[in-house]
Amino acid sequence: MYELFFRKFNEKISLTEEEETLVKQYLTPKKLRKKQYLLQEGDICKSIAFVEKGALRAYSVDEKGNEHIIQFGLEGWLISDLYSFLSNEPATYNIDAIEDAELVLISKSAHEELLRKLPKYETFTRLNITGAYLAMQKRLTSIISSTLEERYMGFINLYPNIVQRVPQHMIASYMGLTPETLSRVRQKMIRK
Amino acid sequence: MYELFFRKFNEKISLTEEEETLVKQYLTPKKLRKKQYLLQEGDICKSIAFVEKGALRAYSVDEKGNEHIIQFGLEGWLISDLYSFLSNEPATYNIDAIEDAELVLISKSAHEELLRKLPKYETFTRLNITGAYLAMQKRLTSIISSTLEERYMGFINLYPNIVQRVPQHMIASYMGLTPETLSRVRQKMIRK
DNA sequence: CGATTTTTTGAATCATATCAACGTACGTGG
DNA sequence: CCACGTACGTTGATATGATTCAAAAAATCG
Repeated sequence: MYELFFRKFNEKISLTEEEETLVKQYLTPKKLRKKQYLLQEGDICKSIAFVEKGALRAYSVDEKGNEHIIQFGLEGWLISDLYSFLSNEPATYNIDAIEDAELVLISKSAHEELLRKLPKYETFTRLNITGAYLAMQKRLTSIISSTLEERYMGFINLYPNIVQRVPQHMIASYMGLTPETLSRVRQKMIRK
Repeated sequence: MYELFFRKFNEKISLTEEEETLVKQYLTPKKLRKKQYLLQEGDICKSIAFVEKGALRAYSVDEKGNEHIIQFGLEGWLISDLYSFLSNEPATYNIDAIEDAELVLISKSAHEELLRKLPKYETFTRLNITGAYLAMQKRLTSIISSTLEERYMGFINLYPNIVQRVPQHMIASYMGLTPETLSRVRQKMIRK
């Protein structure tokens, strides 16, 4: 249980047996079936989810009813509405499962106690958010300075497995495109 | 000296006198005249800069020679090429001064030692990067789901002073638009 | 197998970029 | 302190590329 979670944790800063045992007490497992929600817009995000298995997505819905995926969560990643989690404001994102998933939840109180009790948990958190920040910065840079083909190439390079696992229209949504446009971009690339 | 820096630091976690004195030993002041570089693409980013006064920008230049601003740095903000700083890889961004500026530099070794010696510095770092992450997520969300007018409105709401201080074409660049397009967006909004 | 979802294709439309020209403001050296 | 040169912002005409809407084809699921 929690194998991947602790693997990733130890990659960042290694824990002793006792520390692992301590951390374990603050974790809650959760399974989600495909299409089930972890969080709905308007609710308060009560926990950060680490993905042990499966795939989730975080997305917002605009007035026209279009979905905009702002983040995928695959094995080994964290997913949440961080702003809602930290501020206790209603979530602006929905999170649901794209595939059946197994999660490790860290509740707000668990998060806060771990930060207080275990300095290594703060380091873990800092490194996680730093990684997420750098990844998002790359994404933003590519949006404002690359062509669609380059962006799609960059995406499949960064997440080679994801293409097989998530429907194309969700990748389009993540890229801020219509499904039709992404389909045409792919045609053009295949022809080369 | 370093007033704003310690004001911001104390807002996040308050320091004792001794702790402030300790931190001060790791800081270096630096002044920059308008148009001077703090960092050039290809160099390794040796320090994180806190802006005490003035304004900077971080931007990349594409093959066509177009500049893409990925971040502004105003009073009270941090600016750097974080990826280069953390990895010691050559920077992909340029950073220069839009106005004469006064900076507080934290070198790589200072950063590492402070992380080791002073837990509150790690907390400071964690909270900074978290804030930067949330701000960037908002920016990304607005790019993939809002109209240009909404995005410009959002921008001037978030940074009301910036409009007077930085040239419009830089705001266009930050938004991923041509100067002409931003000019037209503004005309349309003024007419209402 | 039938039903639903996903992807593709086509044509028309809309938004933004591009290129070029012009007016204005700014600051810099004489 | 003025005049000139450079940078900045605006405007117009045209081109490009993405969206929209509609429909068909393909894939997936029960």
